[in-house]
Amino acid sequence: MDTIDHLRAFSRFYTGRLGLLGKSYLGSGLGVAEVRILHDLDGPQPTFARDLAQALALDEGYVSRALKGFERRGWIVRRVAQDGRAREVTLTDAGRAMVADLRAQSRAALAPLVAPLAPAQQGALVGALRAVEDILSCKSAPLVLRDLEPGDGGWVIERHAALYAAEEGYDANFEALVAGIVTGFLTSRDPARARGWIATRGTERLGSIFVVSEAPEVAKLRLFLIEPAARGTGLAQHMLDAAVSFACGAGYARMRLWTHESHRAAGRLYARNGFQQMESTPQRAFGRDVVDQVWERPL
Amino acid sequence: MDTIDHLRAFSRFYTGRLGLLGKSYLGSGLGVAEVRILHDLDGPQPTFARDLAQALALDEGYVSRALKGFERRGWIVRRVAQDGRAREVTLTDAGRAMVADLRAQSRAALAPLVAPLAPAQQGALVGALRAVEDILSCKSAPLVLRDLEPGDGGWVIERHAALYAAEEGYDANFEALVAGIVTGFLTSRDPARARGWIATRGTERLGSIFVVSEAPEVAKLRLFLIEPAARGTGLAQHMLDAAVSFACGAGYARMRLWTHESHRAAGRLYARNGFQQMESTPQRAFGRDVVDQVWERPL
DNA sequence: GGGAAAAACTTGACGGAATCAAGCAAATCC
DNA sequence: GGATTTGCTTGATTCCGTCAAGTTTTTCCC
Repeated sequence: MDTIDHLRAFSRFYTGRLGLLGKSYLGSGLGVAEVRILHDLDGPQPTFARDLAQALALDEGYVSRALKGFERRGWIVRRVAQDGRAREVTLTDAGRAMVADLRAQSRAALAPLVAPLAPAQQGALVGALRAVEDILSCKSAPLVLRDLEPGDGGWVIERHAALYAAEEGYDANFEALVAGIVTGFLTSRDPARARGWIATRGTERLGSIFVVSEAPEVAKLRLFLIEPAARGTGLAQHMLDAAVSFACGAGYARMRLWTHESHRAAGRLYARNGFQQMESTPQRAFGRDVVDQVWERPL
Repeated sequence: MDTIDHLRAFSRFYTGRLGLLGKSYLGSGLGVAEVRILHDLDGPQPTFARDLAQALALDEGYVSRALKGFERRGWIVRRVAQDGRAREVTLTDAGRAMVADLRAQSRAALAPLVAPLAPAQQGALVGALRAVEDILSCKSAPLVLRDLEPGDGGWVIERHAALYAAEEGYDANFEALVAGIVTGFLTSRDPARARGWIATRGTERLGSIFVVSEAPEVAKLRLFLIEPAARGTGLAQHMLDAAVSFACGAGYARMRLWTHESHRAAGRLYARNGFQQMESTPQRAFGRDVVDQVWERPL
């Protein structure tokens, strides 16, 4: 079941669950389309019929008729605009009252659906709804590389442990190792010589990269991780650039890093960036046979 | 803007964005309702007209007419069931082909919406859609208290740091402290004397609690955290029970814990569970003035 | 500047989606 | 064994939504 199927399934669920709410307007003698028009009219500045038809994807003739009905009932006034062809449509007080009434009806219809939900679930619901909207409207936040904030260290540990367990079959000892590294970084670091970054998009964390001091002249790249979902997007290069640039500025002469053979894509990235493989040691660690690699480049 | 308003806004967005897809069926000469019926018919066992009308909230007369049309076009066969009033409706091969065709059309209509999304965003979309469905159908997974898995340690650090920063204004040093505690636990623990639990609902982590050894006879309760969303639900008592029960079984004589004054709800919980406050020390820590408390109870 | 084209809206005509009410046959209830 | 209920069908009706044509004003373009 791919993304499209999920969308289709969701649409079915949603229309089945909320579709019948459209009928709640029957009490007011209005159709769904008319209610949508009224709702769209409820703004500060006047509107034109054309805008309504376009925004709601309705037939112009239908909108015209609906507006005539609204005018007859005293909900709107229409007066010729500068453009003699068009007419400005404005809600009257009675019209606004009507919209408020419809809103109340709609809220009342939705209430029994939301009422049984605990506050936590309501919050989760709002978050999920907004996520769907944001994604479908391609309103993805910009990619940002930022300094560490409270919680980031824990996140770095969590994702290393979870991803290496899933992808490489590492056992629980790996989390202890990473936790030790992060603890050391958080506890005692010289801001001029060591630094960590988190790549984020909106509220979502996509990856991490750290530079620490291994020796006076040697910077060490650590905890370089990218979420599977964000791989293959050039993010890795961007993060590596930031790390290398910082290390240069901090006065290091060389940068060294540890990785292992199974990270092919990472190896290519390092090679592309002037790193050379120095050592390669088969080893038994975290319940798996791995081949450690040490890479190094001048700065 | 409360939950209901968000739902209303989402509905408007969703119908505006995906509503027009309903018209894609025009190519087949079928209406939205008819397509829904056909889709519902596409199952292994035969259906009754009544079930369709009920499941899709359609008028029985309308369903009857639609089925007659399907029969005329050779998409379904109807034959009397045991109950002589009802008729079993079954899709013919031609009918199944039609459904498959409609599915393909619907997928094609959705494709341009999904195509521009990166895999990561598609994954996020599916997750968000499922979350909305699960919440609205009140299909909350059962609450589970489980042992630590890879990544849990990092999560405990992350949530402690993030929540204490948000709620108490603690600075970054607190994360280092928690990270040290977790690292210690992960690195060297005696499974018979120390244990950690994560409370989960589905894939979501709701809280953590740990028991470690402070002295041969003294168990120490640590890293007791509950997500704000899950507070006030009795989860805390459940977790504390598990911890106390484990400590009893592990042969400890007393249980001790450290907390601070501002956690009023926690204090009440401890008092209810036989803990007595032993010490209370005003202190400056993590950039804030706090009042440390030590509580203890016999086991 | 004047005719052609386009834009903003209105109106007429129409198909058909959806609903209400009544009707029919079989099953179930007392 | 009659009354009621159930599952379905049919007829009548409403009105949503669409297509096409018409009116008036504006804009375009030579």
